Amino acid sequence: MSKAERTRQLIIEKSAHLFNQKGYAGTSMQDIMASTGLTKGGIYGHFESKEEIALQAFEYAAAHLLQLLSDNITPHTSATKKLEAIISFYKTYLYAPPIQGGCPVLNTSVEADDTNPLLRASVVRVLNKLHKSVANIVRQGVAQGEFKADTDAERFSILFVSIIEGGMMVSKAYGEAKYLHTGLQHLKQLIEQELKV
Amino acid sequence: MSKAERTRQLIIEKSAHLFNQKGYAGTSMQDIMASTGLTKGGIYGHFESKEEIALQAFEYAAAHLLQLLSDNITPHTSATKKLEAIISFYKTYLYAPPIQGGCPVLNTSVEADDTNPLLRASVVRVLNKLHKSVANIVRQGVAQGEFKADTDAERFSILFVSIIEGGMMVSKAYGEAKYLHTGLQHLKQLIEQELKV
DNA sequence: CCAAAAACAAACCAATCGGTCTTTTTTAAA
DNA sequence: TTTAAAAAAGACCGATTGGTTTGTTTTTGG
Repeated sequence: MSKAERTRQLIIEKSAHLFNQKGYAGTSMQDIMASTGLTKGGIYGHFESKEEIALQAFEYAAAHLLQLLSDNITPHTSATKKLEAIISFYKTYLYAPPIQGGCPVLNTSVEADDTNPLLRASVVRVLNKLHKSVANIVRQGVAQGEFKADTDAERFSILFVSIIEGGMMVSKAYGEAKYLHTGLQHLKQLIEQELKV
Repeated sequence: MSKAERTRQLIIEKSAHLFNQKGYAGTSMQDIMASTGLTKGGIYGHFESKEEIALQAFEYAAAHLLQLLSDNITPHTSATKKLEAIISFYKTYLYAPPIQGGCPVLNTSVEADDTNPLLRASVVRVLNKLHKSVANIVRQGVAQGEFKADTDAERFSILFVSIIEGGMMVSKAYGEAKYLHTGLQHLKQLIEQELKV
């Protein structure tokens, strides 16, 4: 890894935490300079604009999140266990978020949906991956006779993602995990009552 | 209503739409000047800071939202009908949001939770009202024998709010109402299967 | 209708914004 | 170890930021 690549990665990682906490408009180049220990010359040698940094930072944060999810899912073969792995991953999310500031998909989506088409497009791509990841597990569960044959995988994955993101928002507002936990518990119940044969 | 009160209200209402679309950090005094047709002198005669405007704008938006919800709820006597009135209110939310930019609670919460304690506190107060409003309907339904006696009103109201906010976020990201609609449909199902005697 | 008060416009302020450019320092291949 | 190239520092840029101040206009109660 060259010096340039290392520095570029440092900027992306530090910025990811800043943008996720303070938002795109709320994060200044001064913040990024302070956080990376670099000056403007050092930063703008690697990126051509603040927006490019934000875009890369979000994609890094999202990729990191998806990787962690994947790490928690792959050890299991049962579809139920896989879904439960996602649920238990989010149980500790608020206490130890992989990227400080909560869920980058939630944060970036809310800020970008009316203001930043590029960032919004990136959010949509990540949401698609998230949905597909859950829907594929459900379809796998159906295929191996674990879940009911008439299960609507798309519908379930929409509920899955919505409940987690909604619970995340409420819990972050209150500063208490119990709201997210209620949603997660409901998802477990949904698996038992709606999915399982 | 005095001239001052009218102007103050104009600033609050115009700003509410701006902040709800572009966020606190993303909205400048220039934006508010352009939207109200006033100059800085005119605006700062009524408010002492941008933050005070944002606070008042959010509280106006939230009060407006709660009022609309109340208007939709009160005509009904049955608890089921009241909950369904909330659900159908949100069905058209994305096409005709009372405040442009989506749900002010969602938007403000996500931006303020890590950056603005005053605004966050205001969000929490509104969320409490929202939860109480739903929980009270559920408790009323239990009291009049419409819902099961062992219903957990708190838990249901948490799910209710989380699913709506989560669905709102996903739908706004995609620019398609179907994600929110899936959540709303699930809530209807929950009323039938978990609440009703 | 008039005068005091309130509301507003417009010029002004220092500070900060995102971004550029030149110079110095560091890296890395020969 | 030398040297060319790459990386980073730091001064600099115009524009914009939130906010103030000083006049001028408008409202409003007597």
